[in-house]
Amino acid sequence: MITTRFAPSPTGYLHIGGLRTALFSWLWARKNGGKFLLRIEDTDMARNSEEATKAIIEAFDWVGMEYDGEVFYQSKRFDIYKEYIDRLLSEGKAYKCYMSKEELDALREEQMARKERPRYDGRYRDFTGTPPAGIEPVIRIKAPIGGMITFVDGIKGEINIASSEVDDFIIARSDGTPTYNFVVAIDDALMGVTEVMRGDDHLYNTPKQIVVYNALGFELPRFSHLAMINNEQGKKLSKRDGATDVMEYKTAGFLPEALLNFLLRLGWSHGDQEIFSIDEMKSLFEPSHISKSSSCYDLNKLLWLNSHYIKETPNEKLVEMLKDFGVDLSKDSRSNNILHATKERGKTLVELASQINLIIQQPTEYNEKDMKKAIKEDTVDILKDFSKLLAESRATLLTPLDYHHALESFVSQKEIGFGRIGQPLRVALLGSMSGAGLDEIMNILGVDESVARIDKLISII
RNA sequence: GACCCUUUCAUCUAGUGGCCAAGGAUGUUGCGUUUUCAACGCAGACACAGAGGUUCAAAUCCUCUAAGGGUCGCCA
Repeated sequence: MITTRFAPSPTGYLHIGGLRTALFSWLWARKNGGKFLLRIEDTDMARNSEEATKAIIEAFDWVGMEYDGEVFYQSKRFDIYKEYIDRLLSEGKAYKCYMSKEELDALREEQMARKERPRYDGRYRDFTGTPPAGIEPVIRIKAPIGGMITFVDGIKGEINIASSEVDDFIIARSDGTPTYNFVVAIDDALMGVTEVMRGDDHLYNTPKQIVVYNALGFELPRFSHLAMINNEQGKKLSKRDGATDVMEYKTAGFLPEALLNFLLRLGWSHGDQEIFSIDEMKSLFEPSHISKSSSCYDLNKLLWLNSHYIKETPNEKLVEMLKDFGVDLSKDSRSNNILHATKERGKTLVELASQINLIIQQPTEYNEKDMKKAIKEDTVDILKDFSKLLAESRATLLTPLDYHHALESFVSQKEIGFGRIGQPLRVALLGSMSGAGLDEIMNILGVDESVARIDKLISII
């Protein structure tokens, strides 16, 4: 049985990189019919926030990644950790360290000066004397002194780190609360996690956690470290790069499928395939095709995917989603026609909404350049004649094709080029010279509204 | 500074010694289609970081160099 987990710390919103890690873990569990757990790493009481936890769960809901069972909170599991700390203490595998923070800092500086990798020197490892007064000790675990700590990373292959690089790290703070590297190992082992997938930035935590696994006699899971996602300049993604919060994508009008598909292809591949439905992801995902190198965030590709998924989405669903973007077509009998005319011209729901608004709302302003280009001396006359024609043939104008014919016969009767009517008409209907097909637009608007818009333009020429 | 990781078009990537004078996708350029814009279709430009090996044969294996990234907390 495969069990994976996503274990964020609740210090802020869910980051796009975190979502990718979660996605990979989720897919791997689903592909194998295993379990995907969500565990909140909130051992540092000073830093947690409940809102952050909520935000993370909200983001999971939005993208549709469901976790198995209840959410685990490490802050509710302190009793368990305490037991293991006591056990290690009594077995002599951990010890109390009375070094003060000042002493620690001094040691680090010294080591840096000597160009060494700073680490605890083990001075209380075998201490038997009387402890200094007035100091609440921390508890440190005994890491191996010589040799190598080796593990096979699921993505990078064999990793060797000298034991001398791993110091006797703290497993419990002086206030008694346990620390990250200790509780992660315990929880992953206790929860039966078989595949630990996490960011590259955790690579150096792995040997530490292996120390814990070994001290407690737990079986090791497979560790897989995902390379980071960089910004478009190739630097680490930061808040300055704009949308790093998953929920910002919702507000920006992205579809969850598009975001997941984008993230999936960022660092993972299945031959030449670019488009993956959620079901395909679940059946095709395979960690051996995760790439070792870090990748850059590419907004263009996300936009392309998003427009693809907008086109794929059934109208009824789009109508629902558009409500969040200020457009309610649910009671509009023209909704299918409107979406047909606009669906292909929005890369995001925000853009789609504004395209729709262009049609359903009378123009309040007209693009100046287009006005100049479209309006000639005889434009008013042409528009007047055309609006007359519309009014007269009202009874026969029932489909876009009817409007199309009306336009055609108007042009041939008047012996003018199509642009003479087409361009100003477009400005009249939409306020600018780009947008959906004229016949489609007029069909949606109907004769009265079309005429009204033409009259409105005439009045300001 | 020490330790670890990475390196194919601008970007995401295919590629596991001969199928590669390197394939797909995004973006970009041109053309077509269209009443405009978009969408769509077709075509073009663009890459194996560098240097040495190993081999009949290297993008693929080895060594070094360079460039990026990560980690060095009583944070996670």
